[in-house]
Amino acid sequence: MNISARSDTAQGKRLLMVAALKLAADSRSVTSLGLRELAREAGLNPNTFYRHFKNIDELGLAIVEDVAGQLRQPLRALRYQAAASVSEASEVAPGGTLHFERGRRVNEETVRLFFNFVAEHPAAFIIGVRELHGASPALRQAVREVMKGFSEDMVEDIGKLALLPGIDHDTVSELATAVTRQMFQMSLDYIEATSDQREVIIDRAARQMFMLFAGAMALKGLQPLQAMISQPKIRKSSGA
Amino acid sequence: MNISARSDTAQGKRLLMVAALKLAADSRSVTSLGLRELAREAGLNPNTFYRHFKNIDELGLAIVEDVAGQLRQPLRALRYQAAASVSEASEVAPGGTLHFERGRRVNEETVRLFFNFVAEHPAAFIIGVRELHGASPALRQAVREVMKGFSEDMVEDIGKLALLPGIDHDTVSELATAVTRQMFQMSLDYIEATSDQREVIIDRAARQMFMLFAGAMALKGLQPLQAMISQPKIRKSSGA
DNA sequence: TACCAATGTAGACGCTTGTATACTCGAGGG
DNA sequence: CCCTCGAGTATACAAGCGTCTACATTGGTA
Repeated sequence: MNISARSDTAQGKRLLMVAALKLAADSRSVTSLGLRELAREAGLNPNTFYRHFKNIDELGLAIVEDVAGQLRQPLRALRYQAAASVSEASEVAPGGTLHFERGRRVNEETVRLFFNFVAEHPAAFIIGVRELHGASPALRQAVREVMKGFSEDMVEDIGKLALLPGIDHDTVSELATAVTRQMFQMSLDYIEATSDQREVIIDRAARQMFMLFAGAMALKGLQPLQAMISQPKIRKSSGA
Repeated sequence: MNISARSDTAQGKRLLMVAALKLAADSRSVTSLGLRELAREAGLNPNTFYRHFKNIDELGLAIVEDVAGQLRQPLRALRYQAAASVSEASEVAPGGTLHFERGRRVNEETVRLFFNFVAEHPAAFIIGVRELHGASPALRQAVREVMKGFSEDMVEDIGKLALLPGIDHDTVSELATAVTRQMFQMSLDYIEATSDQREVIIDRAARQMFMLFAGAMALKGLQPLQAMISQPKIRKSSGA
């Protein structure tokens, strides 16, 4: 993960942010980084820090904002990519496409793409999750805002892709918050897992998220649930 | 939260653990505490630290073990208390008790009792969640083990209280892991929330957990789900 | 009684840290 | 051409840190 190299950002500032990202990811938390430690890593004079930041917290905030800006759209794109790939597949596949099965597959595919994405940007997720529960209130708040943003994106995407038909907005919002939290948390497991374990994690995560969605449907009007139950092959009017 | 005052534990050791618990809870993470800082808070000579611990990580491990030992049984007791209170209530309440409704109420009551418990031991949960994602691998591992233990307790209790009938052991285990994680995470929200917000959090948490359980039932054999659907007043053989 | 191990204290060391003050350099505008 | 200003550097200092070695006190035990 790099820091976006905008031309209006002094290189010293950028170097410090990159150094912080690196050090924070593979050892300590951002808040506990030393100013001189940072400067050393960045190959700069300690005092250069003061040219750009008042303290470490401010550095942390800058990083969180920058990284969040870089992740936001790609994360949304994952969902549309997942939905598209499922649609294509089901055009070829035999039988009619049910909401149930489509939802399940979009969900699973999104989870898979998400973890792929995580593996490409580990530092961002490590720092995010760590600072979400970290020592600095300012950073905690910032990360919380970012995750809230991600969650709202998710609500919008769920609506546009009609993944939870018939579920009211508040419930979807609640689900999105829970899913975002859980997925971020699991992203750390994924990062430090071997590739064998990774498959298990993907599987678990997908099943878990789908349970949430299924539960929401089941507890809602219960009509959507009846629709869910009616599967392509087995079709009973009233079960045992 | 205090450290258990066992007679075989030197008082200096205990004082240091108490000091660490306090400092870690309301400011930084355990790992980033200074040895002298600790000694100052405990009113001891800095060198006393070396008499009992090799380094800060070792102190952290001792705290995690001690606190986990203190929390384990009480956390289990919450569930039995919740189940008991629901049973009593439903003996008085009119109409037959359905699995569905009983599960919902036991769940809600457990969540409520859990958060009460959290409010009584905030330091333990703050440190637990923080170190779960903290900088020290040793502490992360230790906290993970503790939570795994809590999760296994939960699986056993769910079995004994018959809260998820018909769900296979692996699925229950998976659910318990997810629920444990999510509840610990939310415990931090609860701790720093005002009492108005706390009600909302309890509500959300209970609904969220119940969605997971309901989802598990729905996705399982689907027969238990049918049983769930049949509610006391409305009863349809085949829905819309 | 004498010893020993456990516990706690005292003082000193070499290093690192954050921060303040003062200097250098290059680009852009009047 | 000079002046200014943003960006980076050099040097210095007091304070805090972890750790080392040596000493004091205690309770049990041979």
